[in-house]
Amino acid sequence: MLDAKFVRENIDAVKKALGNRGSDINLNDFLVLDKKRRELLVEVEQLKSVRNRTSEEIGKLKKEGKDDRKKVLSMRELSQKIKNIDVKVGVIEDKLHDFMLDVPNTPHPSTPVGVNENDNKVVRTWEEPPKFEFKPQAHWDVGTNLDILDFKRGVKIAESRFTLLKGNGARLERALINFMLDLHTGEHGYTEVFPPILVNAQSMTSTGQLPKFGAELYKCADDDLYLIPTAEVPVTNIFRGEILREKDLPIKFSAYTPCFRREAGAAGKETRGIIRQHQFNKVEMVKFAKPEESYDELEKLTSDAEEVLQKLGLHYRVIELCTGDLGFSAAKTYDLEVWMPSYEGYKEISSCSNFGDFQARRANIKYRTEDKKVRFIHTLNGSGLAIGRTLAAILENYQQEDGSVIVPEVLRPYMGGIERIE
RNA sequence: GGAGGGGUGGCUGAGCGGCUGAAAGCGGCGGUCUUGAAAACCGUUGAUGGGUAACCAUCCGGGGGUUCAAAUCCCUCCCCCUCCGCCA
Repeated sequence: MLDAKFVRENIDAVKKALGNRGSDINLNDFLVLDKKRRELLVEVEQLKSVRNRTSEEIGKLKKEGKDDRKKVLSMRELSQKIKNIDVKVGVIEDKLHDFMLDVPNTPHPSTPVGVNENDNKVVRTWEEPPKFEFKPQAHWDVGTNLDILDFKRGVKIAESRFTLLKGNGARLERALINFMLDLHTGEHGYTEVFPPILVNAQSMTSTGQLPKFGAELYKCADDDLYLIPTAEVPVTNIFRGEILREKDLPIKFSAYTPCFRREAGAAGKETRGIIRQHQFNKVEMVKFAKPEESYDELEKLTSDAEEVLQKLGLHYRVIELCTGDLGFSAAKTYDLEVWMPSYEGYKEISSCSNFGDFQARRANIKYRTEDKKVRFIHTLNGSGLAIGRTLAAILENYQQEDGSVIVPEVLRPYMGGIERIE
């Protein structure tokens, strides 16, 4: 959520920033409501001031055993008037709040201006794609032939975009989760958390999934609970409504959770393989940082995610998203894209973002500075990494001509020492 | 799910119609003392909104009601605790 006061006072800059990300939101509606709200507030607060003073007088008179019938009667009228205006203010404030919940974040000035993903910028590339003496297969063929991915039965059990992992496939999934968590907690200083996977509407609103993107979420029929689309939701909400201490910052959490997405807008897209599933595992990193440090923290967060790919020996590149491709809540985002031999291209495997104070305003997360000022905190998060896509990348990049797959060295301790899946 | 008890500032906890945004203690901050620290003592210490400002308004789990006036009374929802039931 943007700061209403800031929007009011910097209307042209905000309009331009939102225009850069292709938003068609009309801020003039906001300005009109905002003005009306302040006018009514001034009026009603004056009336309340009168009411407070007069009530005090009535109280004093009562104590002296006197009573002023006339005063009480006129106060009854005044109170009714106050109530009426308060209702009007309430309606306007609800409208303003609903409106602001639908306004996306303004991009950070360093985010390159652009229309869509074609305008994204390649920041750096790590190593080279592997060379094959044969035609590499797609991961779904590699996995099916090894009998570690079972697409048919996944669909039978649930529906399309669900996959059954078997044997060393299931174990590789688990190995990746443990490897990533151990790396982030052991070497990058994150605290491991395991949050609820079902969350309430308030939590979804705080991080920006609701109200705008409800169609992407699985909702429980009989309870006001949603399956999380990412650990970002429960982990960011850990501190909802709290004031943190400056000396504790930055606070860094890493969490493994399953993630659930309806993929409502992705009909027919990437239906083969395990790239786009309704249920997938992910290890997530979440940070709470001081505003003046949050962009440095984003660089570190991104390199924490990169290190996972480096240790796994997977070729990748880092993309800086342009304004037009930025997510709803993000001010700046780096995507990590891993090399996928079967289609000789890159596939997004991690997204690392700084949300500035956008989520903190929605979630009311603040911190107290050393000089006792209370300010909104900055929130960040990034995948470290998406497990399913990492597994797909390993099957493709480490496949051998005989159909077997070499297990990357760092994973072997997690795989009972085996060097190859065959 | 049933019965009872309770939700007050960073924490513990008093208040149960007006003088209470809220006692007291702890914690935090500043100071005195000390070579320094601790202890002791003194002072100070909530948030949000509106206003150029003086200042004003709002907030005692959420929402609604009664009243000239609500942290205090009533209704309702949520949450926590204890006991019973059920259960991985």
